[in-house]
Amino acid sequence: MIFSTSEENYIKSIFHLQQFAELVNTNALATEMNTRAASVTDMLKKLKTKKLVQYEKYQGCKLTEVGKKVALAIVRKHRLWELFLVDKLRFDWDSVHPIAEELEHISSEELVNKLSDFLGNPSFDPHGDPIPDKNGKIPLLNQQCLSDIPIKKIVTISSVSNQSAQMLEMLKHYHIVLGTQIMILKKFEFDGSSEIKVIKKNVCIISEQVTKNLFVHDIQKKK
Amino acid sequence: MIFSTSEENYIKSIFHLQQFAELVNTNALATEMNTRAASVTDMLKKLKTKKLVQYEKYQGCKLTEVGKKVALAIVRKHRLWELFLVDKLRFDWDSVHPIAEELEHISSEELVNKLSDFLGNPSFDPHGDPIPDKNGKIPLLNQQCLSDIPIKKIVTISSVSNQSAQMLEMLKHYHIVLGTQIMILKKFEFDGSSEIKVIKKNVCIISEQVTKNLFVHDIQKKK
DNA sequence: AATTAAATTTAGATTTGTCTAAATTTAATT
DNA sequence: AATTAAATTTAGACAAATCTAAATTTAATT
Ligand SMILES: [Mn+2]
Ligand SMILES: [Mn+2]
Ligand SMILES: [Mn+2]
Ligand SMILES: [Mn+2]
Repeated sequence: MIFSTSEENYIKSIFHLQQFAELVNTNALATEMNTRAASVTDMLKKLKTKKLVQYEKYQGCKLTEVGKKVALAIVRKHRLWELFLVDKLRFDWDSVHPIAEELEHISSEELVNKLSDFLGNPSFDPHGDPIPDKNGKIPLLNQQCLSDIPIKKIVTISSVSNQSAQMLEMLKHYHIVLGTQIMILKKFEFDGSSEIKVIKKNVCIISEQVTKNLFVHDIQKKK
Repeated sequence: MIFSTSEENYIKSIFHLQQFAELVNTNALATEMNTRAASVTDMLKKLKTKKLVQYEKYQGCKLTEVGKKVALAIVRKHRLWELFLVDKLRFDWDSVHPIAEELEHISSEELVNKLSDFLGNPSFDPHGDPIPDKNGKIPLLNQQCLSDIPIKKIVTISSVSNQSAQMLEMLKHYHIVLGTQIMILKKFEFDGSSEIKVIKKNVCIISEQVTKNLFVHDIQKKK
């Protein structure tokens, strides 16, 4: 089965929003897709006839098992291309998303698998997000939110949940990338900000907004 | 300026057909594009308003200077991606065309240039076709058609003008790839076929159809 | 020069994906 | 429970790209 770029983007967005709620409602999808609620309704009807989503009028939608498989295949492509762009073509990690947004719709299955081989069948993308394998299986990673880590413990940055260009730009300024080791020196109760030491680099203060969006794991865990 | 995939494919086809005639007529384009003459007419009107082609009713069309630039940029992308697929992802040279047909429409300029750097700014694609540079300049290559080469002279295969899957499959069977050195042993007047020696490999007989579609240069000329 | 054939264009439809404005349903509030 | 607000869907329109069938223009042939 072949899907249009638009259908694929909807499926991916629904998949993404399902992390936060069992049922995805029309307005949320419209916001995520940067379109209007009416357009979403039209598309949901189509995706329903193609058995990619369950959908009842006014009740929101969720992906079927088939829909989930399709979503995982697109996410796989997206993240493999992102890694290719960063590791091989030397793009910055904060500039690859929009390009991968196009590349993820190239259809050849053989291409994805050969790309994966070429990259050494990696498990994580440049933002620390897991790359589903050929069968849609996502590698587990037991990471914790930086805001839950006690002080004086050295941890490694493993992923960033807010991947806006603004966030990534700020992290770059602090010399924080995936794999960077840091230690929390002090937490300020007043505003929830933390003073951290970037190992071998600077000391700085980051806001609670930032610690809530950074995920870490214990040191010495291979990517 | 941004163009749709369809517009880009038309531009590329017109560029291709202009090699054979000053003016490209509607039916030829329809055949090349695998569509109907009526659709071509519609598109030509649009491309004209965008100043990519010169076009007068019933008179055929040709690319403007801007149109040519656009065409060369697409050809550049197509050939760079083809080389990437063969050299890096280890695709066979006879299977990359349809995939490059999709990849050539990815818009990022930075992507193309970084891809070119990654590949070592190559001048020829896996089929021996020249890759236009950033400015649309095409490297010259003084090659000759194999059918014009005298016997007993060692030459190197440099490009293949008929790139159908069937042709490429047959060449693979004869162990002929770009860079392969061959020598014509004998030409048969009866049907124009030639007996050739593939250096360090086999002796075989190839038809005139094949020799007319193979281009060669003198040995020891770097790719 | 008149006729026929071939090439090309127009007219009118269709599909996909989108939009605005209006109608409907569901949820929240008095 | 009635009213208001918010969310969602429908109706109707539009742009892009395509198609078929009919009309028109150009080229080829008698
Ligand atoms: Mn996308
Ligand atoms: Mn990512
Ligand atoms: Mn193409
Ligand atoms: Mn090629």
